[in-house]
Amino acid sequence: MSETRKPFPFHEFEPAWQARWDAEKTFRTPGPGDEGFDPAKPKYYVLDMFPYPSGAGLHVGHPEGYTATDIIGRYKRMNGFNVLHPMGYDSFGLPAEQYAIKTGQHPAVTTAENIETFRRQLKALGFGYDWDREIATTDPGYVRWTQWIFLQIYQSYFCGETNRARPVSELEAKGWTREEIDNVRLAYVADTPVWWSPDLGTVLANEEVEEWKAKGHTVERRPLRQWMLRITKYAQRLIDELDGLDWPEGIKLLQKNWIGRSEGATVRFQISNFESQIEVFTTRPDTLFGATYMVLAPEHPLVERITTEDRMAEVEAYRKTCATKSDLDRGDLNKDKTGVFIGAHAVNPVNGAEIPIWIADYVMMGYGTGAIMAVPAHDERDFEFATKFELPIVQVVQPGEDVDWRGFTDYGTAVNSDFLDGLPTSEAKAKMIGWLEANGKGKGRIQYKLRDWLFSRQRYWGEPFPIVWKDGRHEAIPEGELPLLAPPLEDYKPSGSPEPILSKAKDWVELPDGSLRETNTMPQWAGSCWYYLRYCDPMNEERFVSKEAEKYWQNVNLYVGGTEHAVLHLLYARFWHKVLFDLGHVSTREPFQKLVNQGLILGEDGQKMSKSRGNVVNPDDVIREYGADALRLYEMFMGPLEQVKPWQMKGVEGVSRFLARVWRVALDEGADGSYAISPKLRDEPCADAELRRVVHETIKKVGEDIEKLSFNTAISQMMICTNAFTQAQVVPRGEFVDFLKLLNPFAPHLTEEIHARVGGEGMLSEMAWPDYDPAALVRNEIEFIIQVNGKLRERLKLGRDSGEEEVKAAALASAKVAEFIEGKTIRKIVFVPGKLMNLVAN
RNA sequence: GGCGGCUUGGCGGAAUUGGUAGACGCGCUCGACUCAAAAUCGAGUUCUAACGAGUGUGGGUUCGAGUCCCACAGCCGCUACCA
Repeated sequence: MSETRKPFPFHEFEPAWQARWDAEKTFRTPGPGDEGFDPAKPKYYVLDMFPYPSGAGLHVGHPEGYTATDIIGRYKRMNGFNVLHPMGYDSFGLPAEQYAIKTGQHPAVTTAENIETFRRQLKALGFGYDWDREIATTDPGYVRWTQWIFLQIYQSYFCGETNRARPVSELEAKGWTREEIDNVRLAYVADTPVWWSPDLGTVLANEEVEEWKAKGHTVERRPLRQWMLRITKYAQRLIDELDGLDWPEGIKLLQKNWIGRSEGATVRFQISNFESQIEVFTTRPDTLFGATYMVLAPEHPLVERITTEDRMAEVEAYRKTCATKSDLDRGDLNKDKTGVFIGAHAVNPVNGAEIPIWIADYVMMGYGTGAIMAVPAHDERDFEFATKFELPIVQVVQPGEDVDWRGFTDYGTAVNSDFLDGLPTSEAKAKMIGWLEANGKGKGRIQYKLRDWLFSRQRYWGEPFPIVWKDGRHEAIPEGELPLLAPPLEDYKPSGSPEPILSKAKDWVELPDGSLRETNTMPQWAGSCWYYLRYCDPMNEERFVSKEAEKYWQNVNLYVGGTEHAVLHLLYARFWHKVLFDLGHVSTREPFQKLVNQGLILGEDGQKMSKSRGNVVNPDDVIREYGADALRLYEMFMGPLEQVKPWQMKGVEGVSRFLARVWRVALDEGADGSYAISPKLRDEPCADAELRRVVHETIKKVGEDIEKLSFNTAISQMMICTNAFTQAQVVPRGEFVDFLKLLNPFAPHLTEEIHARVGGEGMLSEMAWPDYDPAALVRNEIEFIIQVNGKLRERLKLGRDSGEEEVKAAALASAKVAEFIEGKTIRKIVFVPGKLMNLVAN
């Protein structure tokens, strides 16, 4: 293959500029206490979701968000902001370890290699990061503070009265026992049914299960002793405090749905012939009179105790089937409802009716109380179940006219419900809750879907817990011992048993005083929960971030990343941030003020990029062929940042041609391949009013569009401007250099190179953003649109200040207009000054 | 099933408060340059021979609707028996 000739020598100047930015630390950002810090400057913190350094290197999705933030960062810098725009690596985690096992190398080695690759690729794109702030979550200096934050969480509890986290030392002072305190810590140990993956050798958080199953790993339910974080205490605040954030509504909604708040009541049903009661949660206490049976989750602890002798065999058999079923089978919607009667009965507290108790796998142990009252008349699932097993269906809600009450689940009017009869549903609910509370049969309750966060993993490549076990109790290690690093291990492969990998390192686990180290490790989310804080002060050895740096930089003004983190990373990070806020370690309630999700880039075939489809575009190839500026510009020109859009190699060629046109405005190629300054480029004021108008319109639009993150339209305006320069006889230097400044955030290498070649001094990226002259935008003649009955019939060039009478006279004088109003009477005239006139005639 | 997003030429996409639909780019056509081609520069390009029609479909509001309202359809994403 012959080397294609480059239309401009990007392959020479791009690496040269990158080297210069590196050497001169052009994008170094001084913070409080640093040399060169100017506290008078406004700050702007623009953040990318840092990459997980996979073995595959960057894909084209990374530069999409990264270019967008780079443009914003450079633009804000030119507008006088002190811009924090850092980059780092989310380098712990399961995928890194899987990759290491696959390649037979230690994860520390592969991670270092992968980071090296990512760094090289990021630098080849010319991003204006402050590389002095680069961090990796695996750095011991970073691990130390991740563990320190964990200890803050561990040493705290959630105070219901003040609705915030407080140190447990306050409880100690109040005389709480060790045991009582352990029961309220925000980080606690619990034996709980968890998602265990034998082939990954670890448990997974609820949120992660789907992802790994999709990758072909098996996941099963299993009770294990695990570390949990009490995120549920923050459920309400995690919902409420979304309000002040400038996030896409869709993402807020996703978080709210994930947290899943529902209002209702708990109701206690007495079990006939037993002391025990069954507590259920319902969002429809108004339908209590319609409860004709009860259902317990198959795993419900009461089942063993209350099942009657004659039903025992069948119940046991059913429970066994449920236990072996993966939740995939269980979640299969097309499946029939199944369940068995356990022989026991309960008493409906509101009418004394004896109703049968069943178990069925459509009731989940993990939500509410793991038991329901079934109201088949007004719940789809109960209706289906009752129909199948021929259980009674009693109407208690009356829908509007012509609607069948069977299976009617909306709000209506209470019927067959004694003291609720005639009340609309919302009032009936309130009245029933009042009745339950007055009679001690239940109370109003708010229930969340959100579970506590399963925080421990059994794998090697993660932060060890800074915890030791003494006499069967957990205890924090002294802060001075941080970071606590994992011991070097030859064999870190999963064994298939739930025993954590670190337990193999006996010397590390067993301490001289007989205590044992915790052998679980933290999940990958731990590092990404606070990296945006560490960037503010990455070298600090005294604190996770200095008070001054935190105060100056927080919170993040703009955070750009993919939607895949809508409920995981973004929820966890908010939770940690709130704990740190409550404890006085950070000054803002929320970490990310504005969030933008970049849209997925699809392959050329309109399908998701994947190796198996063979439609993956490698950014390295694009840079080699067209240059980094062309890649950056293309990704911004494809369409709106937030939209899903397909890749088109022809489109890259298009923007590459545009960049070549910009180059040729200023530089002529000689016969020998060298470049000389174009004679069209003159050091004189702009005499061409039209050219000047286009330039100033471009200054205005590009600035406004960057603020709106509408990069594709900014680029199209710069194309218009370039076409005007190309066609002009004389290109005034002042206007051209202003144009280069506008293009600089998008195509930093090319613009700096042109500027230097035409003798410009200094770097464009360190200059001020140009202002536009409003006077230059004014046109003297405007094309007025003349409509007849709303349809365009004529265009008339008239003075820009033409009034209604003037335009009307001109319109009536037009032959085209006359044709359409002939024989008609003008009933009305709509006039939009400077724009159009509509003649309404019939 | 639920929730969210999307639907504009051959393609990616533009269109302030409702006011010229199709900016800009790709592709294509023609011309200039060239022995020729590429590259480049210039002209054209929604459909239709034309009258006209036209922003997924059907209705509505309005002097005027891609934009607002109602109903429906299709595609994509997330979620899934949450009581």
